[in-house]
Amino acid sequence: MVDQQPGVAVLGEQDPAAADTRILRAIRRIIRAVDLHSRKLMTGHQITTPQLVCLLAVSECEPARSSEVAKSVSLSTATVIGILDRLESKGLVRRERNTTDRRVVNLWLTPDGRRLVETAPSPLQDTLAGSIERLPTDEQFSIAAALERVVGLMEADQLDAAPLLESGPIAPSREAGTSAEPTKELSIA
Amino acid sequence: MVDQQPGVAVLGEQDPAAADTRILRAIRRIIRAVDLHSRKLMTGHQITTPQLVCLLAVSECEPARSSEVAKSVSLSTATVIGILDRLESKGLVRRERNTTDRRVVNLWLTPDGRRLVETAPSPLQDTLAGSIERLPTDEQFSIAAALERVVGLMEADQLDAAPLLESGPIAPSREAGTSAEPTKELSIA
DNA sequence: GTCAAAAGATTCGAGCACTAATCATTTGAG
DNA sequence: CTCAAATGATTAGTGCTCGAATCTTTTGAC
Repeated sequence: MVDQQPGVAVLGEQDPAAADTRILRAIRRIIRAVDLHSRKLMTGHQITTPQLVCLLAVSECEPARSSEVAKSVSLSTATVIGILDRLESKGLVRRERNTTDRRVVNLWLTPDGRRLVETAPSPLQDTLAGSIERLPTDEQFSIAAALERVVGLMEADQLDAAPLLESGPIAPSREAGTSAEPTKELSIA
Repeated sequence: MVDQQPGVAVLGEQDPAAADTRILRAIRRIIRAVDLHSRKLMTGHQITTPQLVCLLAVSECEPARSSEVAKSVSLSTATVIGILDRLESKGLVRRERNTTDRRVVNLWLTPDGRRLVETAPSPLQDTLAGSIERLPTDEQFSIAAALERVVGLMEADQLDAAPLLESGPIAPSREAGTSAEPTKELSIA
């Protein structure tokens, strides 16, 4: 049903080997695969990957704070709040205002939450983890190193490139509003 | 800042170097970095990465269909519809019912859309692409190969594991040793 | 003591992504 | 021809993700 041949179309680069294109494309497919995996987890176990990751984070520093959880799972606090809302409404975590500093909220596992953590369906990827474990060790490490290399590049990107990108040189011109409705909010330039 | 202990926090595995943990963690950070980059693109150029990718796909097979675009960018049609809505409201693409088969909708670039494609900020990652290009060629290829390896594992996962996952019992995968622990029932919710 | 700044949690608005359901149209079996 | 199935686009509903407000409480400078 879905695309079996995702390789051909999108990027017109005819460059035969184009490592960067391959890299970018692989990243997009990894993202998709992670998402699909999470949905499968959801239908099978009523919990998504992000929820499971946050649940585990709560269990590790048990009187946990939202901000701690966010930091430890590399997500924004806004995102984590939403996830915690859902975990709470499922009865897996409990929120409780800290009495000494009433700004902070303490997070606890409920008995159900604890039970789930104990029998948890493997940290993240389930069968992917198994597949990886079955690879030769040196390949495991080269994969890890390659991914971390990409992470490094991307996160450096975030820092260095920010000012450059801000005042982007990309503007597709668009003077003289020849087309129908020029004054959309797309006044690039 | 963030947890600089990639191994310790989220995943309980005590395996000394834990390549799989590193891999999984790196994947999550890559996903985040891609998202953050897209947001930066948005503030700088009024277009997000998914929108740009779809715009490029439209431009490649110009009387394009939604389903073609979806297939070529590896997203579901539902997702692409939403993206096309936004591209249309920005005046970058135009929709038009096909006259011979009125189920079909033809997609065209507007002049603005065409202009944006021509001056487009590199297919996906902008400065990331630059960073990658500056790496030694052999490293570029080893990164690409590693990512594709992961893609292969994950997409195989999707196919093989689906029936297994569907009906509940999960492979715990803890107990890294040999104990394949018979399926745990976790009846949450 | 007072009040501004900081810190922590949350809400708001927007975009992306999916599956499942729906609607319109075309095709094809009888 | 007729109507069910197939096809294509879309909507409905849920969840993840973010940055930018907002609200509450604490801290600290004066």
